[in-house]
Amino acid sequence: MKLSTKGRYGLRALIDLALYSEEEAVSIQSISNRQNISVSYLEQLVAKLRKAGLVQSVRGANGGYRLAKPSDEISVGDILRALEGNLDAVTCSGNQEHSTCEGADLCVTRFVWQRINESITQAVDTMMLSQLVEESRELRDKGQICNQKCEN
Amino acid sequence: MKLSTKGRYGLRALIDLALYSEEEAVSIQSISNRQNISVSYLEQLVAKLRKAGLVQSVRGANGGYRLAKPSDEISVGDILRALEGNLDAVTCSGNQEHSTCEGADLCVTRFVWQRINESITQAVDTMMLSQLVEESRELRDKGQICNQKCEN
DNA sequence: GTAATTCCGACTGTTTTACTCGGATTTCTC
DNA sequence: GAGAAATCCGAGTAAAACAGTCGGAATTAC
Repeated sequence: MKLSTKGRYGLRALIDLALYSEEEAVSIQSISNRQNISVSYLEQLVAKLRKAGLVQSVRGANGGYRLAKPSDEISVGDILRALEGNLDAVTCSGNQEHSTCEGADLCVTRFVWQRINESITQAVDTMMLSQLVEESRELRDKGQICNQKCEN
Repeated sequence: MKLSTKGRYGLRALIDLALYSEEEAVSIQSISNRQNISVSYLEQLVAKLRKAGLVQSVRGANGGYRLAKPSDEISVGDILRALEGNLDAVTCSGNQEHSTCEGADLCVTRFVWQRINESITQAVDTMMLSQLVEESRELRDKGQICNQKCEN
């Protein structure tokens, strides 16, 4: 029931990327320096974000990444799902037609998993990257940007 | 970000227990028969529920378990936390005083984890075992009790 | 005394996590 | 064209978590 480092680091990385990619593409190396995450691990994370269509890459020297669409069109849910896969706490196979869970709609616990899943979905899909970026910018301007010891 | 079988099986087991323990204590063997979960694994799960004060044991022959308190005083959150531990998707150490996350309240992502955690907490703590038992009873009386193929 | 039961800790195979590493490819700059 | 700075990609690996099983001790009804 825990979010892995993929989701935690990946969200930090993408906020960083959004924050610094206005003028030029942001390299993985520079994210690594600021966020204290290894270059090789970041490569993996950013690859997932790219495959999900959240960032675009610019290859070659002076290359890097930038957002593939405006930050107010990217939800935290989009980001976490790209990194972690399905966020459902329990993936009840009952949504498909002929699933293994034949009495799906009769399953009492199913009601429970659905409510949990819905509440998570609702939470992550209503938070937008733009909000986080804005908040980050405010803190940065006040000189209060989160230091490196924070690992979440 | 998934609930393990501990939480999934354990909730099913406790609903079953609540449903059948009105007259006499329910043995692990009988839960196993109805719910199709191995006796040895159930022992582990029920031990957790007992240590959390949700069920009481009756030792010896004809022994078994019953609820330690009324089913409307036991929330799904109580049950899942007993089985899975803390349900927070990210356990930000920042709640303690001198945590390793010094800039805790400045951490932008922290805001995200908090919202996710709160939404999960809200969902699980407002669902009561009594509701689930009632719903189960209705289905059972209609002869529609979930068959064994449902594994959630 | 015996059978039914809870209680308990140790053990084990499998899967997932959290990474690292080596090298191929692309592109800018000189 | 050479070299450096990047992305891109797949494979590998140690450690942890998961999903159980197993053997046996303790308790109690009959």
